[in-house]
Amino acid sequence: MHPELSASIEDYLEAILVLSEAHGAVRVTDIAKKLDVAKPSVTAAVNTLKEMGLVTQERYGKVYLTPSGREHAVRIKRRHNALRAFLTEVLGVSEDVADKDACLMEHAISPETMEKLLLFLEKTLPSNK
Amino acid sequence: MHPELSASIEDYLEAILVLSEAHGAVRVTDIAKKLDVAKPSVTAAVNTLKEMGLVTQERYGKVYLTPSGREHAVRIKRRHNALRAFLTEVLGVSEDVADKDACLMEHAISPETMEKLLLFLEKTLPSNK
DNA sequence: CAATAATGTTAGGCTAAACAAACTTTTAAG
DNA sequence: CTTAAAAGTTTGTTTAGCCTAACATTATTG
Repeated sequence: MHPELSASIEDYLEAILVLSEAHGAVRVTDIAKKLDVAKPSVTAAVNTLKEMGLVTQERYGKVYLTPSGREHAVRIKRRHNALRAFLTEVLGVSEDVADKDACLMEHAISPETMEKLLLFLEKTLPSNK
Repeated sequence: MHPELSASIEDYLEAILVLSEAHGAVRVTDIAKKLDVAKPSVTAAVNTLKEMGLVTQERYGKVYLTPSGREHAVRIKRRHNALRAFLTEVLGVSEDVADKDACLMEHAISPETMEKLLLFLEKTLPSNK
C-alpha cells in the first residue's frame, strides 16, 4: 500500500515543508538551492512526489504539500528535530555537525526508537515542552 | 585521496570482519547470506574492495581483510556497537530493532558525534569498560 | 577418479538518483 | 508590447547497487 519513502524523497519532502513555512509557496529553484542539487533533480523528485499524492504543482508553477504530504513531512521533521536536539543538547555536538548528522540519521530511525528517543528527551530536557 | 566508503561498501566490510572473527576465512556465500543479497552482488562489492586495497581474494577463493581494510572495518564496527549500546541500554530499544537501526545509522555519524557519543556512554554506563 | 553438488563469476538488465545541455514557459524591464 | 532574464522541463548520460540466468571452477563423495 505505502511504497515506503526513500531517504532522498524524504529529504525533498522535508525541504518543501521547511520552505513552505518560510515562504508560503515553494519554488523548484529554492528546493534545489536548499538541497544543493540541480534543478532537473528537483523536477524529477517533485514528479515522484506528485505520483505519490504528496504534493501538487501547476505546470511550470509552485509546489504545494497535500494534506497527506504535510503529515509525512511533519513526521520526518519531528525525527530530524529530535535527533538534532539529542545531538546538541545531550551530547554537546556542534550545531552544524548535529544538523548534518541528524539529516542523515533521520531516515534510519524506526518508530520504536523514535518513541524511546522522545521519552528520553522529555525526561532529560524537561525545558523543551 | 580517500574516495570515502559508501554505506553499502561499509556494510560489506563490516560483515567480512564479523565473519572472519567467527570463521577465520570468509566465503562469498556467507557474506551474501549475512547481508541478504545475491552472490553476484558480493562479487561486485568484493571487487570494489579489492581495488581499494581493503581485501584480498584468490580467484574463486576466500576473502581476507588487508591491514588497512581491518582498520576501516574495526572503526565501522565500533560505531555500530556504540550506537547499539546507546539504543538498547540508554533508550531501552529492543535488541533486534536496535541492531537494525544501528546498522542504518552507523554510516551517517560524523567523527565529532561519534566521539561525543562514546564519552556519553562512558559517563552513563561505566560498567562497560 | 568420475559425477555431482556447492561455490564463485560473468553477462545482461533494471532502478534510483544525480548531472549538463538544450529547450519551453513565465516574469520582469524597458 | 517586446524582449531579455529567470524559472522550469526534457533529453540523454552516468554511476551505484541490486537482480537472474548462465557459465566456470572447486569440492565432495560414491
